Amino acid sequence: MRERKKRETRAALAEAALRLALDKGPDNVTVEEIAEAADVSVRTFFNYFPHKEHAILGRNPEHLERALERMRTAPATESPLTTMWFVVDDVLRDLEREGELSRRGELIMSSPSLLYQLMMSSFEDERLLTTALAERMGEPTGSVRAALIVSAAGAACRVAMELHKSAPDRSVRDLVAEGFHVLAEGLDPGFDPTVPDETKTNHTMPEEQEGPS
Amino acid sequence: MRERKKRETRAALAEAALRLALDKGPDNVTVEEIAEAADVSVRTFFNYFPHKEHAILGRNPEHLERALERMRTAPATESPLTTMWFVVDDVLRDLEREGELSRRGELIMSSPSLLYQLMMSSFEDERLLTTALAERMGEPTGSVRAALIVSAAGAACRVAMELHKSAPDRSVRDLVAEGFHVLAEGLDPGFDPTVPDETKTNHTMPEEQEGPS
DNA sequence: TTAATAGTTTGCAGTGAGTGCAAGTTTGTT
DNA sequence: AACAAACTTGCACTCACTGCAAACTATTAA
Repeated sequence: MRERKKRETRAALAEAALRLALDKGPDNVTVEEIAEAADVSVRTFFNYFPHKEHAILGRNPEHLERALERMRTAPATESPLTTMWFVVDDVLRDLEREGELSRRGELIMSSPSLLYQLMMSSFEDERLLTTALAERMGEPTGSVRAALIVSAAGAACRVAMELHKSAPDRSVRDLVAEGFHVLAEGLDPGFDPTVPDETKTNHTMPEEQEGPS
Repeated sequence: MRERKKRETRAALAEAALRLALDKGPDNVTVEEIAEAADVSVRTFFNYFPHKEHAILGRNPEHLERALERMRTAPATESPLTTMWFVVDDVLRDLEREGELSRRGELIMSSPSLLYQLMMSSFEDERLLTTALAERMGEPTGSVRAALIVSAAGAACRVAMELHKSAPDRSVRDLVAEGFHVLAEGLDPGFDPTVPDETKTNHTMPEEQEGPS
């Protein structure tokens, strides 16, 4: 069938992309090489992936679907972050099983363009997950908490991958789990953004430079 | 002097880039146009910025320096997230003052490539801030909490920018402030990743798909 | 003023990403 | 076998980005 062949081609391209990227460094691989290694034309490569990075990331579209499904069907008694945890855990288990986590993890964290791309595609996911979570929580779209749960979870994953690089003895899942616990219980009980000297005592606090700086 | 002229050229390029991006959409602007608008050659453009996105973002290098300084000199009594807040607030105030926040904010959030690029450069910053914060907290490099404080703060900023788009009545700073409070107090008091049916009752919880999926 | 010099700008040539189009090939259906 | 839909491919093209060497300009020394 066509379906199978397409899946094979896709897999072959992703596999070739990953292998070559690990070999020569992600920035020294050309699409031409990847296509050649998978025995298709360059043009065909772009029929499957919008760009090189996407092929190297080799994301499994199934994961997002499962995640959304899990989110929608979560038992009412389950707290939001807990649901989020199960969603993430599902993906992590899969990746561990496939041995992809260690194979791709470091590669991604060591390459800015890959990391960008991962984030990029994650953002799209985060948006969908946020919507699903807000709905599930019965909060309005635009809920800060729902959005924060999802994106902080993403942050925890990234932090875990980063830390795992320098401390390989702790598994990514372990680090993620710790991150979730910290997030759940509060990042900082002593948080108090009151400005001592100012006239107003309103809750005006400083931010990082995620905004354009 | 040469210094002044370089600063002027840089500013002219950034200004032209932003104006054109707002006009025609970030993806429909070519470097050629930007260079032309700033009266320099294309080649010169690339002497100033590594890519188009960087010019549109037009980040102010001063912000990172001030942030790191603030972090290093924070009073010992100030809790970590509070320090983080002041750091972020400093940048936000600056951007609001310059009117840049509204001008660039939406643009960035509406363009994947810009968002990627912003994250990209933010990651570098986050790394530096994390190191500084861990040191300040007296925690080892590799502290999950320190890393999470920084990257969750980044997440809060992004969420705020995103939500501000659909709810322009709430200022970005306000939304960020709310995010920080939520983070400080805990995302989810009911968090409990225990798997009911499993033999082990260890703290194994599911993750999002920030990892390569 | 003039001459040497160091920093900047620019043109040119080239690689590689990514896209649209039209022609060719494969696969599934009647 | 005939036909249509889906898929692949080559081609031509635009644009991002880089290295190199020539040209220019401000600074400094003589």
